[in-house]
Amino acid sequence: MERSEAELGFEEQIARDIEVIQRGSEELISKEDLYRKLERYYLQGKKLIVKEGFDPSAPDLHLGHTVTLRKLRQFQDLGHEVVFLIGDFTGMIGDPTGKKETRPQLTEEDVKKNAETYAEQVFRILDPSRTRIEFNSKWLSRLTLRDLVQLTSRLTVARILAREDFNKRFTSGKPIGLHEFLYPLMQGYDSIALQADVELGGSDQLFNLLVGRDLQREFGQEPQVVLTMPLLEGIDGVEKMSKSLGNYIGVKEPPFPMFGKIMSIPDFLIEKYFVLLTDVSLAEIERAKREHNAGVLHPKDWKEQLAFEIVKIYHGQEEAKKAQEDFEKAFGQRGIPESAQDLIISATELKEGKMWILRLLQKTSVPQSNSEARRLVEQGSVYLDGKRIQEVNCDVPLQNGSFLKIGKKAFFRIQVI
RNA sequence: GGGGAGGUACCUAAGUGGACAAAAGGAGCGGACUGUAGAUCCGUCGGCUGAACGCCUUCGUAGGUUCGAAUCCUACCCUCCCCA
Repeated sequence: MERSEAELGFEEQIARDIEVIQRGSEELISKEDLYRKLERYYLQGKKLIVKEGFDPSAPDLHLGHTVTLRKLRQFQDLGHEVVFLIGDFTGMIGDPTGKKETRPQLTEEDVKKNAETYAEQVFRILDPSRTRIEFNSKWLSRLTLRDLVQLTSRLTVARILAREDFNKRFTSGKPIGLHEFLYPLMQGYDSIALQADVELGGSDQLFNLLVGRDLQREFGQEPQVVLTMPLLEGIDGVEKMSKSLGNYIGVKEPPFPMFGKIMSIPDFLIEKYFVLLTDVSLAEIERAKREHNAGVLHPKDWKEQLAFEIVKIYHGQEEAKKAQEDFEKAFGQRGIPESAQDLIISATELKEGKMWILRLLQKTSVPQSNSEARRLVEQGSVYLDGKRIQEVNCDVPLQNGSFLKIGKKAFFRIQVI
């Protein structure tokens, strides 16, 4: 990212920066504002304050979160300061964005605990030396009712009801709590408190971000630049990636399952994932896409490249390579993956070296109940040492290194001790 | 505050005294086919018991009527709509 200032005119630098910032983005409001701010950075050395708020109710980061986090990182690499804002105060309300129902309110304690787990994860992506972590209770809890009334007068009911998610709930007769209307205002107030130059968010955040712009203007500040990123669909290819929908890929996941999950995304998402989640250049992505469309590059191979690139970011080149080889072994050759999870069975649990198949399945905690375990067996998804076990009433011999496969995705290597 | 409608499983939604663990669709899960993709087909889809059509829990909550309740009664909680 080092650039020789002497060689490039600052106009040219700004143009390049904007190009980086715009990669994969959805809306940039406005480019002119951004230009002006960057100009000030290069001429006067005033770093941009780039803000993104995070809801502390979901402390497990997944690739969906990383879309904007990576963008923040890009700002950092361009020299700017990032404020990672934990919405501990707003978290007690719950962002109504995109919600079909009122969210349960979190307790103060929940929020604090979640926020901590959050913070330790983001530095897989952000540069700690250019990151400031803030909690919005710092200023929001001090607002008086008078301040609140003043803030609420800036926004009309019609305008807030025009928002798609509220509108849907309203017209379909779903409840909307009055407090939920406050959310965009508080988020906007955050921008004032932080004097944000840029606020980032998913495209569903557009409304909230724009309110921030308005409020800043009202309070005599230069309005923030609003940058939205597309929402990332989860592995089902339909819904936004989220933990509660179970269609997510966590950044903390080990290489092999991470690789596997990426391989299971629908083909049409490959390009989007490349753009939003990897460092592969746009030119290269474009080229691969052409090859793919021409039928030269098989979608599976392309997707393997994708999986490799992403796993590399979180686990390094070596691990990524291993995961790929393992994947080939497990699915290409239907063999035993190296990274099968160890399942420890104590010898005392065995009767004459055998164990009831359902007990064994319970041990893996893959099935949620015994009935489910039974179903899995009856439906023929259980293999022990390559042999399908379809009889429920069956004791299976176990020894060190026995290999258990449940369904397509769960692999266990058994250790008897 | 007045009037009306309604709360059924993960979601949508049928069911108004027994045959209801509860129709149908979707999601999920599993199998076949594949590339752990998509499409398609089949199966499954509350739980417990080494499993029988046995038991337990579930139709907003708590009681009641009844041999028997998702269904009837009472109270309460919650939501939506109209009026004020």
